Amino acid sequence: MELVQASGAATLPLNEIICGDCIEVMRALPEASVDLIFADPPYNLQLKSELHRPDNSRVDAVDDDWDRFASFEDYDRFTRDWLSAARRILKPNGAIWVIGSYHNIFRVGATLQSLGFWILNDVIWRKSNPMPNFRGKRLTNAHETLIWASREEGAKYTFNYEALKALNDGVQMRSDWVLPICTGHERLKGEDGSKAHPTQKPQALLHRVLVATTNPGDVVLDPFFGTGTTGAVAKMLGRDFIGIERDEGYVKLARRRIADVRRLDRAVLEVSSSRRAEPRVPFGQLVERGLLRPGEVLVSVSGKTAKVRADGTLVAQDVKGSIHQVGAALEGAPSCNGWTYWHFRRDGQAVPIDVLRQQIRAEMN
Amino acid sequence: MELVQASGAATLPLNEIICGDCIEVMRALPEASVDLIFADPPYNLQLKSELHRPDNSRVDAVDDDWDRFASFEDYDRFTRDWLSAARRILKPNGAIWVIGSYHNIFRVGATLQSLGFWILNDVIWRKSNPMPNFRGKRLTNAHETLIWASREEGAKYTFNYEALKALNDGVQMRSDWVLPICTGHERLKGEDGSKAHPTQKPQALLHRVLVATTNPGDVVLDPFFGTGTTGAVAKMLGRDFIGIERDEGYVKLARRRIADVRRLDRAVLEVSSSRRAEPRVPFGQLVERGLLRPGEVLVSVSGKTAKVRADGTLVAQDVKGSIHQVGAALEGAPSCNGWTYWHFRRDGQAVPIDVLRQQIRAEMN
DNA sequence: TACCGTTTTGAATCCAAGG
DNA sequence: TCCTTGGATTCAAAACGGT
Repeated sequence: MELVQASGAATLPLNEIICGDCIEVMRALPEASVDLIFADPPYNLQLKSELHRPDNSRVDAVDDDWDRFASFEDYDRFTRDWLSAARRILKPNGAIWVIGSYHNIFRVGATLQSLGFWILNDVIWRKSNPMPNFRGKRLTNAHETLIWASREEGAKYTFNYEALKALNDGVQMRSDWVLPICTGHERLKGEDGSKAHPTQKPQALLHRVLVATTNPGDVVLDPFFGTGTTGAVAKMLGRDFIGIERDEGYVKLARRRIADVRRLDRAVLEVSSSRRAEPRVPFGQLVERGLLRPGEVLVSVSGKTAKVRADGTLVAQDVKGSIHQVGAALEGAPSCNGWTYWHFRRDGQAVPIDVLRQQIRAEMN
Repeated sequence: MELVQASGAATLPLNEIICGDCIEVMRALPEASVDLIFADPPYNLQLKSELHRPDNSRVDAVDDDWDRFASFEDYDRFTRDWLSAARRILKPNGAIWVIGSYHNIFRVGATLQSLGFWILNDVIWRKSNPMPNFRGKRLTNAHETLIWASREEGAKYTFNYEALKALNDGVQMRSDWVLPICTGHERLKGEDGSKAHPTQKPQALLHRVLVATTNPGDVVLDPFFGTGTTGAVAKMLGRDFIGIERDEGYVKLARRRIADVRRLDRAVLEVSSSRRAEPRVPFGQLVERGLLRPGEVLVSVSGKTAKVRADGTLVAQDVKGSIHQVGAALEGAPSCNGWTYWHFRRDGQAVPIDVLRQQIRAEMN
């Protein structure tokens, strides 16, 4: 790692993963240099014993060393240290996201406030497919909490209101986000087929965070990088990233993963900035959930084409906007139902995008 | 208020509203006397206008961080004080609920943990009809957070799992609850038609809290009683309540409100309970009563067999012991429910031995 | 291939009574 | 208080395997 230029001023290791303790590494970075920090710190779960499912299979719990703290005081000290270091390297108008569960999020939130961060929202990630409570002793722990905070009160933080509104089908985005947990092909596996990292976050979550609170070209730092979800999504969305991770194995995995990610075109990354008519269904969720990729080409029965953008709008030759607007423009029609008008290609077939909407609706009940 | 009996022991002012400061009032109540506390504390952190240190000396607004920290300290002290007083009057197996928003809930949660309370769940009240964000500068704040905690780790808290499962269409209740905010007839109005209390909670929220974590006859205390939603729902559900409220106007309003509430019949208040609550029937009774004969062969679904012995133990090839022990050993499992594992033969059919237990329980009524 | 039933799994502070 | 033992307890989604 080379952080010091000839001039003596420290410089930024953009789009790199630094292996080391995040507090030390952040202290070596230049102050006021980062636009956004996304942090997924250890939760301090304090698990006491093994847990079995009703079918007697064992639950693979988070029992890693990095999640063990001797006491709340220890955890508070750790939290104060890394948050202080994070605050120093944030630009004045920068912001931070921290995700956690009830085990740690209250301590994180209180420390954020005490250090002078200004909480903008707490956001609930409602899991559509959480792990149930096997013993029937509590409520299903079906959510995690994210805190979004600016560096200080009164700062001019970035918030792409219209883009999030577009992602949410034309109505303003709420503080509760329904997203599935990270499974399937997206979940990185070790050589033995087991999960590579115990707490990998879904890309859809980072997608929404980065579209909401950064612009293309911004620098996003993740001090608990893990297998690099933040970096992968940042690269895809045309943001620069800095990853810090203590475990060398995770670093290697993340480097390979991010190398395979393709940066999206600039035109695709542009997000809505003007008020538009309100579509009826959140097409943007198809993009967030990866059912459609930003940059993917949709076709109509009449042969017109358009590209999907990161915020769930479309761009064709001369038009951009919602699926309905672009369809109407291309047909010279007063209106158009984009859900039946647009198709995507799968296995040589043109399939209406409405199929994907139905799929999401089925998942959400 | 009369809290002291002739004997000198303090007694409980059941189904009364006490007008006064909740910390003082709780300190005057007998310790370990309350089953549940529901609290909706104020979160007026007064960050912008608060220009006074804890000792009331004025702060020149030079060091913003220090000023902010000072006022958080004030709020933390207040939180510690009322939570400590609350903890003292809780029964050992009692529990507490606190509701709040991102302004205060992190400080409340951290203090709860530091005082020794043991968090069981954080619950998200997802508002189906939240107030929109008018300025478009943040996400719609569409939820509030509740924390459910037992008095200490390892305590035997009350949780009516089956009742909540029934409330949720037969699948276990999750940590996110979708409920509308309090409006319409339920919302208390002043004489001029304006809302009587700024933060009146919906009865549905209290209904779910009380059904989940209390039983009929339990004592529920609310230290920030307001217009008495907790008392109204408690009375309706056949729980006793104690309300503490500083504002005399709210106290009067709450008294009138609760007087109009009708207590539900006992039969209606019964909720579904789990099998765990049913009387224990030793397997040996099946043999004693002749429902199974010594020497009879039991079979499992997986095809294992074992013989019943006269003392109510089983013997298989290499193992002998209880129905559970032998089942676990044969399956190589850490545990096994012998009641559902083992079957006996009747008319060519394999019938679970649990059927015989249910038969005995029915006779016992 | 397509379909259908089975198996696996996910940041979890996950038992209670009796001796 | 510790130790033993009885016996109660799961939802959604994706992967997997067989026809």
